[in-house]
Amino acid sequence: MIDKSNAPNYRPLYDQIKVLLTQSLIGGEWRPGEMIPSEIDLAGRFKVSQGTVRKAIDSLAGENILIRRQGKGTFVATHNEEGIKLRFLRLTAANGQKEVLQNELISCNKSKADAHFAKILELKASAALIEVKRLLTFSGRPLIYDHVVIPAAPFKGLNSTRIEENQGSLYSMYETEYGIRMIRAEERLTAVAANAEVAEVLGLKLGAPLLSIERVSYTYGDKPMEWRLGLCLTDDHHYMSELE
Amino acid sequence: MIDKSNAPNYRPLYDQIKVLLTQSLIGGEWRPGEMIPSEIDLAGRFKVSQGTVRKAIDSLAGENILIRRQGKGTFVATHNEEGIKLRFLRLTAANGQKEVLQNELISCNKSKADAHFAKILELKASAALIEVKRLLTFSGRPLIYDHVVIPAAPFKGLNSTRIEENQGSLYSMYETEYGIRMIRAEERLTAVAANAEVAEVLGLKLGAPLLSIERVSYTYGDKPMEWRLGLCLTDDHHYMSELE
DNA sequence: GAGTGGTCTAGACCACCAA
DNA sequence: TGGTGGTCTAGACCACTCA
Repeated sequence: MIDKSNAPNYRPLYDQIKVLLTQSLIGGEWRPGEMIPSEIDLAGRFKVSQGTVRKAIDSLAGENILIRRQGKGTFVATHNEEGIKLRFLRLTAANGQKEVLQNELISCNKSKADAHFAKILELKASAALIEVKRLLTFSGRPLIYDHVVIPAAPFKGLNSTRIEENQGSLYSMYETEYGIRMIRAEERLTAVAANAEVAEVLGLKLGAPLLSIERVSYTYGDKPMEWRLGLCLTDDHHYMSELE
Repeated sequence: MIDKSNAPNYRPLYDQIKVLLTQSLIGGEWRPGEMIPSEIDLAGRFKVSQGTVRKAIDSLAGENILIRRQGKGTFVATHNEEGIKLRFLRLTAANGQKEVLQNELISCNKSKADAHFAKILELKASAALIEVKRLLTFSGRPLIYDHVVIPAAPFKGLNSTRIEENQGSLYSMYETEYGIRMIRAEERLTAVAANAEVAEVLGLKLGAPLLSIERVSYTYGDKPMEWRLGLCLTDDHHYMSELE
């Protein structure tokens, strides 16, 4: 069960515990928002000391996969809770003002993966996809034209009605309705000129500079589950990036 | 010296140790690249257990301020070492290819802080500044027009000759020549249209979309020490951002 | 082999929260 | 008041590096 030997493929105990915890998360033993067993309970289950469990949990908490609350317990993180909503949205107003965000659904269609999307989402060619297009409005001004692509299989029954029931918060919906939680994303940013379609939707001149944000989101086990392209007007907004 | 009481302003011991370590770094007791005393030595010095020192160092290592090397010791991080050079540069080629980066110095002038820069760099109005402009070339192609502004006082004697002696690596020069290490930076990204000056330098049409990267870099104690604006051509490069 | 960081344990005690 | 996470300690042993 647990390997304490010093074999060549040596891994620290807390790392093995981390894997076991992750497997329980993948298996759905603890769903987003739920509390996991206490450190002492887990130590008993895995036959290690509390300190070792602690280190495994520390690591998962550092990756925002678990959240510790002193006096209460340790919980599976979620995109639902107050203050952590829109955790992946790095766009903020130039004046730092708080904003009201609105979603306007443009379309929600089925399609088939071409070679490009098959590779990005690690699917078979011609696998079924769902494509969502929408317009994000900040304090009444249309600012982002969003194009989302996800594999159809894990998101059975997802349609425009369902999106609107969830008020357009896709990550919350993924968790609540499908138990799929995105834990990490990679974004590639470039500057592009607005084409006719986008210029129309955002009310811009053809060729106006837009910030293009291409995002791939990953769920447990680093499995890519969503591709997204946002074209953003950055006249009075900017993308914040912290370097350490 | 060390406060173990449970006063209302309670701070964990390891946090206090962290502050003491940071002060030694600010004071120059250990310079960039040097090894700091072993955990056991530090535990003796601060009269705490090794585990507590360990936790303080873990935290500083997590912020890339210190670097641990098993079997060797713990070192003050630097922008100089192989593999960590250009740690703040998030721009990569679309095809993932490794690139040769070159600097071409355009100008290096003295100026005075207006209200805007005085605020950003936390200086008195009309404080002396140094402004550097340069062109960064990737594998022979001009890609970034860079404008750097730093306070003149801490960087006495910095001029174009000195920059060229350091092969244009500003962060290395800050450390080597002035003992100033940047530990953190904030970047604000927007898409802009090329103006006449930049279009000329980068060989673009007027109005071509460029990625604008505005960066403020901070040294120990979160003191802002450098402002920088990079205008980047993103035809075959992109800015990588990891979200967790 | 000596010295460094890295892991693991067991136990004591503190801070926080809810009932 | 009891349960949770958070801190701190002391000590044993492991893994890595270098002379």
